[in-house]
Amino acid sequence: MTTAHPAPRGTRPGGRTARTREAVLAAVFEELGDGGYPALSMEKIAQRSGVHLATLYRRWRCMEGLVCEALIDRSAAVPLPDTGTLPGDLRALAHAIGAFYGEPRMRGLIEAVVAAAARDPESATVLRSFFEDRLRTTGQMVDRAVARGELPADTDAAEVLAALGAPFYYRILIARRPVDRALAESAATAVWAAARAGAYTRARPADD
Amino acid sequence: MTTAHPAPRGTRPGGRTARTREAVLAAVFEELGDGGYPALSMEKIAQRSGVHLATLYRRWRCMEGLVCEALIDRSAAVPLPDTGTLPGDLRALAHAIGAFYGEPRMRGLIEAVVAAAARDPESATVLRSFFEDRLRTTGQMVDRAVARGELPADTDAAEVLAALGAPFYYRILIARRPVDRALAESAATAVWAAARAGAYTRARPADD
DNA sequence: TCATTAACGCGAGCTTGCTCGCGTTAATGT
DNA sequence: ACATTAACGCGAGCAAGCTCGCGTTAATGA
Repeated sequence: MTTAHPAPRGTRPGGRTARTREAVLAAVFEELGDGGYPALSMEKIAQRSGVHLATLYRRWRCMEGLVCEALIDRSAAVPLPDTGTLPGDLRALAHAIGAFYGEPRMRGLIEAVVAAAARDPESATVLRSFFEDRLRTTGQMVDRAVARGELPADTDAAEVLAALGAPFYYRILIARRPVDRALAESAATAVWAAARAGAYTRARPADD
Repeated sequence: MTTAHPAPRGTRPGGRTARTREAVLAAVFEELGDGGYPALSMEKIAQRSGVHLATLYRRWRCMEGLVCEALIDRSAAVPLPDTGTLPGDLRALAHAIGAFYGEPRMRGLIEAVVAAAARDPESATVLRSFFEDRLRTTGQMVDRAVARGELPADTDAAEVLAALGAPFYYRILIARRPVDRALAESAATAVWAAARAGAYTRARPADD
């Protein structure tokens, strides 16, 4: 979804451009390793990557744009499970997410990205559509479960997966404590129970 | 928990100090009204409050410290429900949180605070202990429910309330869509179902 | 292979964010 | 009431963040 653009007229995505892109995104990630987001700066990214400061600002406009692209780049790693049952799929995905954010650098990156979205509206819309897209993609496993009769027919797939992810972001951004395997386990069982109880159906009973 | 300090020796919390504090915190909140967090700056806060820029930096060190105090100040408004049953309490609290963050200025404030924690370690520890404290306080309603036999005996009260809050922060910070009453309803029913299923017990069955 | 022109390197310089020292105001103890 | 000294107002000035113009390098199409 991120790559494979039709290469707009009058642009040069190959060769040098791609190399500097890789160098810069890698530098962002490494830089998050020592010092985390508080220590991150365009200056340091420029130094580590060997790409000039002015180039960073020209291509990414600001640090916000840069960290957003870095997150989208890395997120391609998390796969979509298909174990045959929804609780199995939820559990597998939860542990994949847990492993993903267990990495300190990824934790730093998601912090950076949320801070970026808060400060820069353009980054906010980029991330909004990115997460929407991911919910749509991973939502397939819920749709399969509904087809198998594991869940109510009017279950909102996106809501289920938002509920699966929510505890991780709460842990990282609000509670600010480590992401461990127990969290993944808890998230998976909680969502499974809640979904079966109809907490994520589109038409819920009472309104007040 | 925030007020009622024993007034440390050689300090003057009364009169002028208190007035400027009120003026500044109010200015932060109002400033978040037009423009939100992206438009927030120490300069503007100084102008609106009539307090000099240097004073802001002296008392709060940086904008991070300022928004943290603003959040803590405002959060005193959310009460602890006691309806007699846990699902009732969860529902009441969920809707209170929903109303709280439905306000655009509060939404801007929580964004500001998370961004502050990401960038400034000192603010991060302040917020960490603040949210810990809130989980302990609101956890009482879960403890009561356990005493009534509504939930498993080894249920972790803090985990239950973290799970109740998580969807709101996900909605605000990640999905970036409006906080509505449906979200509160969904969160309450989901947590109730999950807690009954034992998703938040301290000793969970399988580990892998 | 060669012309065209994105994309980049470089450094001067502007802007914004923040600090510091000094004089003034007003809260607090006696 | 009066002396003491937090807390604040003020403006100069430093530093970090960011921009801009120009010359250079290398990707792309013919």
